Amino acid sequence: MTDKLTGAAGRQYVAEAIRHSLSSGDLSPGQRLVENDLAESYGATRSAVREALQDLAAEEIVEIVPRRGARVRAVSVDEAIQITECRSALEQLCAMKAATRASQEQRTELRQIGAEMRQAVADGAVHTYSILNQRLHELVVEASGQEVARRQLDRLNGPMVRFQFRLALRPGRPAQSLQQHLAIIDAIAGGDATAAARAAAAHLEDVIEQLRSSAAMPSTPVPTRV
Amino acid sequence: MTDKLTGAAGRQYVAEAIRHSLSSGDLSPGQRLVENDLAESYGATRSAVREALQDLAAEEIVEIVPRRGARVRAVSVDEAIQITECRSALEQLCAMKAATRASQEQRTELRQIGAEMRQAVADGAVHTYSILNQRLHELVVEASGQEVARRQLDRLNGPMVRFQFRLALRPGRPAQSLQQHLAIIDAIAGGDATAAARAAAAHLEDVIEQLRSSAAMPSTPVPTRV
DNA sequence: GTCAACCTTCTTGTCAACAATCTGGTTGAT
DNA sequence: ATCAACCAGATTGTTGACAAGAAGGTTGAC
Repeated sequence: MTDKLTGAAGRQYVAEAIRHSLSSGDLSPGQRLVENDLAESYGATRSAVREALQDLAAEEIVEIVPRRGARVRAVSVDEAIQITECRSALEQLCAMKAATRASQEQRTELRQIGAEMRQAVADGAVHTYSILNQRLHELVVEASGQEVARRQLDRLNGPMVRFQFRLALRPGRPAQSLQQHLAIIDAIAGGDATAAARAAAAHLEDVIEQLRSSAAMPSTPVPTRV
Repeated sequence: MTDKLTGAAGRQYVAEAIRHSLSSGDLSPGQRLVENDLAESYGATRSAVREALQDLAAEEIVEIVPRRGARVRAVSVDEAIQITECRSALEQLCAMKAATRASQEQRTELRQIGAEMRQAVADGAVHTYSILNQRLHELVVEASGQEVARRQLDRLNGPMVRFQFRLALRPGRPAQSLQQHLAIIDAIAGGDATAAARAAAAHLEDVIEQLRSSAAMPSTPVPTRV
């Protein structure tokens, strides 16, 4: 058990560990990621760490500059907005396709999620709502059959963890987005493609609005060093 | 000069060389890429080749399966269509933004490209047209200021080289797409965002149509081995 | 003739030592 | 006090040898 994690296993493990440290706030943007340190603290070899960092760089979570090592990539509010704009474009596509292509089971599950979301908001269960939110977006993409879009969206979400974190905690946010989510669900489950696209667009337009207003009041003081 | 290409330099060089071999048809989908062979034929070290393959895998041009090596990824017509659908979503976004954000110089260059495209079609200059086409799409994205979308589009285009090749050579194709390109140019240069989005959507809808009909008659017999 | 177990060969994965480079601080001159 | 050159420590990059695993062919039993 004290064995060093080697290659393939270590690579995945280290990447996952770093992703987790990042989303839980243990790592801040701009922070250096020294290969030796990571290797030691995760009990992996340096090769494994190196490859994990390459993977994370491909996901744009980490930035590698030659001969100077890797650091956590800082995402500006402006970039977060651009990312959300792209998400909007792709999710509109998926919502549209899902409205025409979703199976009966998928439509049922959508409505089910809608009901549970309503309940979660009523109960003030923020975390539950967040999980349902994630499942909803996932299910829409799945029902659309757009494998390519799914990959693109995954890549877009990588660098956003930090922001999602900040937005979800705003008081009153779940109640606000609930209506939008229910609109998306209704449109897709009802098979109305254009309404689905419109609903998805409206939802993400609102997220962008939230991001804009968060530019003024950075709830988390971000210790970015150059 | 007979030195082996090492790391950073070799990595880029080898990746570029493979990309080129692929677009020129020297490599067919499904073909195995053996690290040693590549290293020898490009005069690079195996490490450099390995890293280059990782990069290409991130671009989804190549597929790496653990312990079995890398092979050229085969893109099905269905996937090509999905890719184009995503491109459509993102390019609509860019066209829209470009219509409102483009500088005066960019609008002028757009019109210039339009004029040259018209000329190229009149002259039957297929290759010139193809270059202009590329420059047009590039300029639209540039004018949109959507750096994130640009990266996404680059990634989408990676695996498409093979198909672009097949479609561009169809007789009458340039004349057909000319009108669509001119419509995009007019809308953006004229600052009409919704018209720009519509024009981009129409263009890519047509590309999808072309892909669909190419499913029936594969002009290039693709020697895919499992 | 067919099939399964084996064995050889080819290929990828791993590692640890070594080399090259960068960073930050120290020294000495002006 | 300021600045440049320099030096030491830290960190990344590279290499070649070795280990582990897969693919395909061969042998032998039935």
